[in-house]
Amino acid sequence: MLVVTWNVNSLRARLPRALEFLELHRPDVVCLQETKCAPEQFPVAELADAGYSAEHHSGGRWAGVALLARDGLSLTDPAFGLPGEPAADEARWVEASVSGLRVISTYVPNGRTLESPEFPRKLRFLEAAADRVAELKAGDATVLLSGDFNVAPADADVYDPEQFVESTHVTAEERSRLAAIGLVDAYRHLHPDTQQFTWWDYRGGNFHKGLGLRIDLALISESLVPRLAHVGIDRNFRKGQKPSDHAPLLIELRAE
DNA sequence: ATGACCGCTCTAAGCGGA
Repeated sequence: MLVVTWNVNSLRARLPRALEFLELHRPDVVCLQETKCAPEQFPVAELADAGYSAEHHSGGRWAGVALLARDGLSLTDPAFGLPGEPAADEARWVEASVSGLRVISTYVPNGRTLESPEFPRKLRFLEAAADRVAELKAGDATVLLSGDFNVAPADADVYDPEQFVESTHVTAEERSRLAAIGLVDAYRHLHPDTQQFTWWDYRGGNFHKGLGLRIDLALISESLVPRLAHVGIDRNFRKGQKPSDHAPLLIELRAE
Protein backbone atom coordinates (compact mmCIF):
# COMPACT_ATOMS: atom_id res chain seq x y z
CA MET A 1 0.00 0.00 0.00
CA LEU A 2 1.41 3.35 -1.07
CA VAL A 3 0.60 6.40 1.06
CA VAL A 4 1.76 9.89 0.09
CA THR A 5 1.88 13.20 1.93
CA TRP A 6 2.32 16.41 -0.05
CA ASN A 7 1.97 20.10 0.67
CA VAL A 8 0.79 21.24 -2.76
CA ASN A 9 0.72 25.02 -2.01
CA SER A 10 -2.73 25.51 -3.61
CA LEU A 11 -4.49 22.52 -5.14
CA ARG A 12 -6.10 24.82 -7.70
CA ALA A 13 -2.74 26.15 -8.90
CA ARG A 14 -1.23 22.65 -8.61
CA LEU A 15 -4.00 20.55 -10.15
CA PRO A 16 -2.03 19.69 -13.34
CA ARG A 17 0.96 18.50 -11.27
CA ALA A 18 -1.27 16.70 -8.79
CA LEU A 19 -3.04 14.79 -11.57
CA GLU A 20 0.36 14.02 -13.15
CA PHE A 21 1.52 12.65 -9.80
CA LEU A 22 -1.58 10.46 -9.31
CA GLU A 23 -1.22 9.00 -12.80
CA LEU A 24 2.49 8.30 -12.34
CA HIS A 25 2.50 6.74 -8.86
CA ARG A 26 -1.14 5.57 -8.48
CA PRO A 27 -0.94 5.95 -4.66
CA ASP A 28 -3.60 4.25 -2.57
CA VAL A 29 -3.99 7.11 -0.11
CA VAL A 30 -2.86 10.73 -0.36
CA CYS A 31 -2.63 13.34 2.40
CA LEU A 32 -2.68 16.86 0.97
CA GLN A 33 -1.92 20.14 2.72
CA GLU A 34 -2.33 23.81 1.81
CA THR A 35 -5.11 23.07 -0.64
CA LYS A 36 -6.15 26.77 -0.38
CA CYS A 37 -9.70 26.06 -1.55
CA ALA A 38 -13.03 27.34 -0.43
CA PRO A 39 -15.24 24.27 0.07
CA GLU A 40 -16.99 24.75 -3.27
CA GLN A 41 -13.65 25.14 -5.06
CA PHE A 42 -12.26 21.74 -4.06
CA PRO A 43 -11.78 19.79 -7.33
CA VAL A 44 -13.95 16.79 -6.46
CA ALA A 45 -14.93 16.07 -10.08
CA GLU A 46 -11.39 16.29 -11.49
CA LEU A 47 -10.11 13.92 -8.80
CA ALA A 48 -13.01 11.52 -9.38
CA ASP A 49 -12.11 11.48 -13.09
CA ALA A 50 -8.57 10.54 -12.04
CA GLY A 51 -9.96 7.67 -9.94
CA TYR A 52 -9.86 9.18 -6.44
CA SER A 53 -12.45 9.97 -3.79
CA ALA A 54 -11.77 12.74 -1.28
CA GLU A 55 -12.54 13.96 2.20
CA HIS A 56 -11.52 17.58 2.47
CA HIS A 57 -11.43 20.20 5.18
CA SER A 58 -11.39 23.46 3.26
CA GLY A 59 -11.11 26.83 4.97
CA GLY A 60 -10.82 29.25 2.08
CA ARG A 61 -7.78 31.09 0.83
CA TRP A 62 -5.27 29.68 3.35
CA ALA A 63 -4.42 26.26 4.75
CA GLY A 64 -6.87 23.45 3.89
CA VAL A 65 -6.17 19.70 4.14
CA ALA A 66 -7.55 16.65 2.37
CA LEU A 67 -7.40 12.87 2.13
CA LEU A 68 -7.68 11.03 -1.19
CA ALA A 69 -8.32 7.33 -1.69
CA ARG A 70 -7.92 5.37 -4.89
CA ASP A 71 -11.14 3.87 -6.23
CA GLY A 72 -11.68 0.52 -4.56
CA LEU A 73 -10.65 1.87 -1.14
CA SER A 74 -13.01 3.84 1.03
CA LEU A 75 -12.43 6.66 3.48
CA THR A 76 -14.78 5.97 6.38
CA ASP A 77 -15.71 7.80 9.59
CA PRO A 78 -14.13 11.11 8.55
CA ALA A 79 -13.47 13.77 11.20
CA PHE A 80 -12.73 17.41 10.46
CA GLY A 81 -10.65 19.60 12.74
CA LEU A 82 -8.47 18.88 15.78
CA PRO A 83 -10.12 19.02 19.23
CA GLY A 84 -8.48 21.81 21.21
CA GLU A 85 -6.75 23.47 18.25
CA PRO A 86 -6.30 27.25 18.67
CA ALA A 87 -8.20 28.30 15.51
CA ALA A 88 -10.80 25.78 14.37
CA ASP A 89 -11.66 27.79 11.22
CA GLU A 90 -8.18 27.32 9.75
CA ALA A 91 -8.75 23.80 8.37
CA ARG A 92 -5.52 22.11 9.46
CA TRP A 93 -6.55 18.55 10.38
CA VAL A 94 -8.64 15.84 8.72
CA GLU A 95 -8.93 12.15 9.65
CA ALA A 96 -10.48 9.07 8.09
CA SER A 97 -10.16 5.31 8.37
CA VAL A 98 -8.88 3.34 5.39
CA SER A 99 -7.56 -0.22 5.12
CA GLY A 100 -7.47 -0.63 8.90
CA LEU A 101 -5.49 2.56 9.50
CA ARG A 102 -6.53 5.86 11.04
CA VAL A 103 -4.98 8.27 8.52
CA ILE A 104 -4.60 11.97 9.28
CA SER A 105 -3.52 14.85 7.07
CA THR A 106 -2.32 17.89 9.03
CA TYR A 107 -0.87 21.31 8.31
CA VAL A 108 0.73 22.63 11.48
CA PRO A 109 0.77 26.45 11.81
CA ASN A 110 3.98 28.12 10.66
CA GLY A 111 4.59 30.15 13.83
CA ARG A 112 6.13 33.07 11.91
CA THR A 113 8.63 34.33 14.50
CA LEU A 114 9.46 33.39 18.08
CA GLU A 115 7.99 36.71 19.32
CA SER A 116 4.78 36.39 17.29
CA PRO A 117 1.48 35.39 18.95
CA GLU A 118 1.37 32.71 16.26
CA PHE A 119 4.28 30.89 17.88
CA PRO A 120 2.51 29.83 21.13
CA ARG A 121 -0.50 28.90 18.99
CA LYS A 122 1.74 26.59 16.97
CA LEU A 123 2.90 24.94 20.22
CA ARG A 124 -0.71 24.55 21.36
CA PHE A 125 -1.62 22.92 18.04
CA LEU A 126 1.20 20.37 18.50
CA GLU A 127 0.00 19.67 22.06
CA ALA A 128 -3.55 19.14 20.82
CA ALA A 129 -2.21 16.75 18.18
CA ALA A 130 -0.46 14.72 20.88
CA ASP A 131 -3.70 14.59 22.90
CA ARG A 132 -5.68 13.39 19.88
CA VAL A 133 -3.11 10.72 19.01
CA ALA A 134 -3.17 9.50 22.63
CA GLU A 135 -6.96 9.24 22.38
CA LEU A 136 -6.72 7.27 19.14
CA LYS A 137 -4.08 4.94 20.64
CA ALA A 138 -6.31 4.40 23.68
CA GLY A 139 -8.98 3.26 21.23
CA ASP A 140 -6.50 0.77 19.70
CA ALA A 141 -6.23 2.63 16.40
CA THR A 142 -3.21 2.17 14.16
CA VAL A 143 -2.23 5.76 13.38
CA LEU A 144 -0.58 7.26 10.31
CA LEU A 145 -0.25 11.00 10.97
CA SER A 146 1.18 12.73 7.91
CA GLY A 147 1.63 16.27 6.83
CA ASP A 148 3.56 19.49 6.94
CA PHE A 149 4.63 19.86 10.58
CA ASN A 150 6.62 23.06 10.07
CA VAL A 151 9.20 21.56 12.43
CA ALA A 152 12.55 20.09 11.41
CA PRO A 153 12.95 17.20 13.91
CA ALA A 154 16.74 17.55 14.25
CA ASP A 155 19.62 19.69 13.04
CA ALA A 156 20.34 17.04 10.38
CA ASP A 157 17.01 18.05 8.84
CA VAL A 158 18.21 21.64 8.26
CA TYR A 159 20.63 22.72 5.49
CA ASP A 160 22.42 25.20 7.76
CA PRO A 161 21.41 25.05 11.44
CA GLU A 162 23.48 28.18 12.19
CA GLN A 163 21.23 30.18 9.90
CA PHE A 164 18.14 29.10 11.86
CA VAL A 165 19.25 30.17 15.34
CA GLU A 166 16.47 32.33 16.82
CA SER A 167 14.07 31.10 14.11
CA THR A 168 10.99 28.93 14.22
CA HIS A 169 10.97 25.31 12.94
CA VAL A 170 14.06 24.26 14.92
CA THR A 171 13.51 25.29 18.56
CA ALA A 172 13.59 22.92 21.49
CA GLU A 173 9.97 23.92 22.29
CA GLU A 174 8.78 22.80 18.85
CA ARG A 175 10.94 19.67 18.69
CA SER A 176 9.96 18.46 22.16
CA ARG A 177 6.26 18.83 21.34
CA LEU A 178 6.73 17.00 18.05
CA ALA A 179 8.48 14.15 19.87
CA ALA A 180 5.74 14.11 22.52
CA ILE A 181 3.23 13.02 19.87
CA GLY A 182 4.80 9.63 20.47
CA LEU A 183 4.89 8.16 16.96
CA VAL A 184 7.75 6.92 14.76
CA ASP A 185 9.23 9.20 12.07
CA ALA A 186 8.97 6.77 9.14
CA TYR A 187 11.57 8.45 6.91
CA ARG A 188 14.16 8.73 9.68
CA HIS A 189 13.51 5.15 10.82
CA LEU A 190 14.51 3.74 7.43
CA HIS A 191 17.17 6.37 6.69
CA PRO A 192 18.94 7.08 9.99
CA ASP A 193 21.96 8.83 8.46
CA THR A 194 20.72 10.45 5.24
CA GLN A 195 20.15 14.17 4.88
CA GLN A 196 17.23 14.78 2.55
CA PHE A 197 14.74 17.61 2.43
CA THR A 198 11.07 18.03 1.54
CA TRP A 199 10.88 21.82 1.30
CA TRP A 200 13.04 24.42 -0.43
CA ASP A 201 12.35 28.15 -0.54
CA TYR A 202 11.28 29.32 -3.99
CA ARG A 203 13.67 32.23 -3.60
CA GLY A 204 17.31 32.38 -4.47
CA GLY A 205 17.51 29.14 -6.40
CA ASN A 206 17.55 27.31 -3.07
CA PHE A 207 16.31 24.04 -4.55
CA HIS A 208 19.16 23.84 -7.03
CA LYS A 209 21.64 24.78 -4.31
CA GLY A 210 20.34 22.01 -2.07
CA LEU A 211 19.20 24.43 0.64
CA GLY A 212 16.10 22.90 2.23
CA LEU A 213 14.40 21.53 5.30
CA ARG A 214 12.78 18.19 6.14
CA ILE A 215 9.48 19.33 7.64
CA ASP A 216 6.99 17.03 5.88
CA LEU A 217 6.72 13.86 7.91
CA ALA A 218 4.86 10.57 8.17
CA LEU A 219 4.52 9.62 11.85
CA ILE A 220 3.35 6.06 12.43
CA SER A 221 2.32 3.73 15.23
CA GLU A 222 4.99 1.29 16.45
CA SER A 223 2.82 -1.56 15.16
CA LEU A 224 3.23 -0.22 11.59
CA VAL A 225 7.03 -0.14 11.71
CA PRO A 226 7.47 -3.80 10.60
CA ARG A 227 5.36 -3.03 7.54
CA LEU A 228 7.60 -0.16 6.33
CA ALA A 229 9.01 -1.22 2.95
CA HIS A 230 10.23 2.09 1.47
CA VAL A 231 10.05 5.76 2.39
CA GLY A 232 11.26 8.32 -0.15
CA ILE A 233 10.95 11.84 -1.48
CA ASP A 234 10.09 12.46 -5.15
CA ARG A 235 12.22 15.53 -5.90
CA ASN A 236 10.99 15.56 -9.51
CA PHE A 237 7.81 17.24 -8.31
CA ARG A 238 9.87 20.16 -6.97
CA LYS A 239 11.08 20.70 -10.56
CA GLY A 240 9.49 21.56 -13.88
CA GLN A 241 6.34 23.53 -14.61
CA LYS A 242 4.85 25.37 -11.65
CA PRO A 243 6.10 23.11 -8.86
CA SER A 244 5.02 23.34 -5.23
CA ASP A 245 7.78 24.46 -2.88
CA HIS A 246 7.36 21.05 -1.16
CA ALA A 247 8.16 17.63 -2.64
CA PRO A 248 5.88 14.65 -1.93
CA LEU A 249 6.91 12.00 0.62
CA LEU A 250 6.04 8.41 -0.36
CA ILE A 251 5.51 5.65 2.20
CA GLU A 252 5.22 2.06 0.99
CA LEU A 253 3.67 -0.37 3.50
CA ARG A 254 3.86 -4.13 3.11
CA ALA A 255 0.62 -6.11 3.34
CA GLU A 256 -0.19 -7.32 6.85
C1' DA B 1 25.08 41.24 -6.32
C1' DT B 2 22.97 45.02 -0.85
C1' DG B 3 19.75 40.92 -6.45
C1' DA B 4 16.84 36.60 -7.17
C1' DC B 5 9.60 33.31 -5.31
C1' DC B 6 4.84 32.17 -5.46
C1' DG B 7 -0.18 32.22 -4.63
C1' DC B 8 -3.45 34.47 -2.55
C1' DT B 9 -6.65 38.72 -3.52
C1' DC B 10 -9.66 44.71 -0.63
C1' DT B 11 -5.29 43.20 -7.81
C1' DA B 12 -1.09 46.41 -3.51
C1' DA B 13 4.32 50.64 -2.82
C1' DG B 14 0.21 44.02 0.52
C1' DC B 15 0.04 39.51 3.12
C1' DG B 16 1.61 34.90 4.32
C1' DG B 17 4.55 31.32 3.65
C1' DA B 18 9.21 28.71 6.12
